[in-house]
Amino acid sequence: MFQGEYTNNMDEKGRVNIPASFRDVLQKSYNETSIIVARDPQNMCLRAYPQREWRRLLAKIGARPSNDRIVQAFKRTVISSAQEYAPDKQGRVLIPQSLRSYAGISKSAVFAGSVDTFEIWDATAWDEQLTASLALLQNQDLDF
Amino acid sequence: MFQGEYTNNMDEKGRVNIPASFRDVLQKSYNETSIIVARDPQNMCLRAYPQREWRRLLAKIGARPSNDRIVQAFKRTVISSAQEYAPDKQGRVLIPQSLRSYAGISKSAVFAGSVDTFEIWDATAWDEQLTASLALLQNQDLDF
DNA sequence: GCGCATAGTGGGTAAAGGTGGGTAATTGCG
DNA sequence: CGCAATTACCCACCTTTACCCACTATGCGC
Repeated sequence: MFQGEYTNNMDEKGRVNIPASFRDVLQKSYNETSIIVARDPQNMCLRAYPQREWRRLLAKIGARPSNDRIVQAFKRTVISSAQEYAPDKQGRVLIPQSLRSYAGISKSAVFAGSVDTFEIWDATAWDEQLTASLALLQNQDLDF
Repeated sequence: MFQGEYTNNMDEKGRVNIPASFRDVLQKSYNETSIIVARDPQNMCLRAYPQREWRRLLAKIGARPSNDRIVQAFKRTVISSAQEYAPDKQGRVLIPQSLRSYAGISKSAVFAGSVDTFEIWDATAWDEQLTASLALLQNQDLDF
């Protein structure tokens, strides 16, 4: 499973290195090499899926009535942006301009494991959302 | 079980020695050698879990609705930061920069046993929270 | 008090992970 | 159909991490 947090730099060509440990998980747990990258509709970040997980998501969508407004919106934002990327020999992928600007990634990118997918954030956006999340949890009664 | 308080120094490479007694507990009570280290969302410290305890935590999270805001925040802060570390031959682990800065650990680190997990604090932060905790207990009616 | 065992610290070296950049192939557009 | 811009692929470098060895400090038993 994808876990841990890594920071890698995007170069001038728009390439970023996928953390080696994530590539390992992809290889060993899924026996795949390429990933599907799409917008995350609820956060200003991108989400990367192994093919198997992506298919599971598609199946879930497919099970819903296709005239549902939420489903339509989801298709428009997420499905439309999704694309498969194969890392190059150095383990990097080229993130297209549209996705880059959606997530606001300029240079420093954070990869955050999220069990069966992982998120890609701009470093400063990540920090902000991290402090926000921490503040939310601060006064909570967590029983776990 | 993990108990007691130990202070060890982090070297320039970011490595700290896990107290031998904690490694013993890990070995004898859990039959494991590596630990999962993650942020503690409610304190400015890190928390180390034996795999078994970590799995228990994941199961608890998994049992909750995944669209719950608290659960999401928890995943972001804790799960994303979690990583497994195997101590080297000397019993040390390398704490990554992001976790180090979260806990504010510069040099001196305090390891505090907490039954089935243990906490890792910056020494001065530990002192502060210790006095705060003592002050809190001062006027309480403790029946234990 | 001395010596041994164990815990903790410092540092060198080889491998792996990550970064920068050049050139060939491809795409898209006039 | 040709040119410019983008993308794919490859090579080489640098930084970080993993692994190993040796040393120091501390505590315990004799």
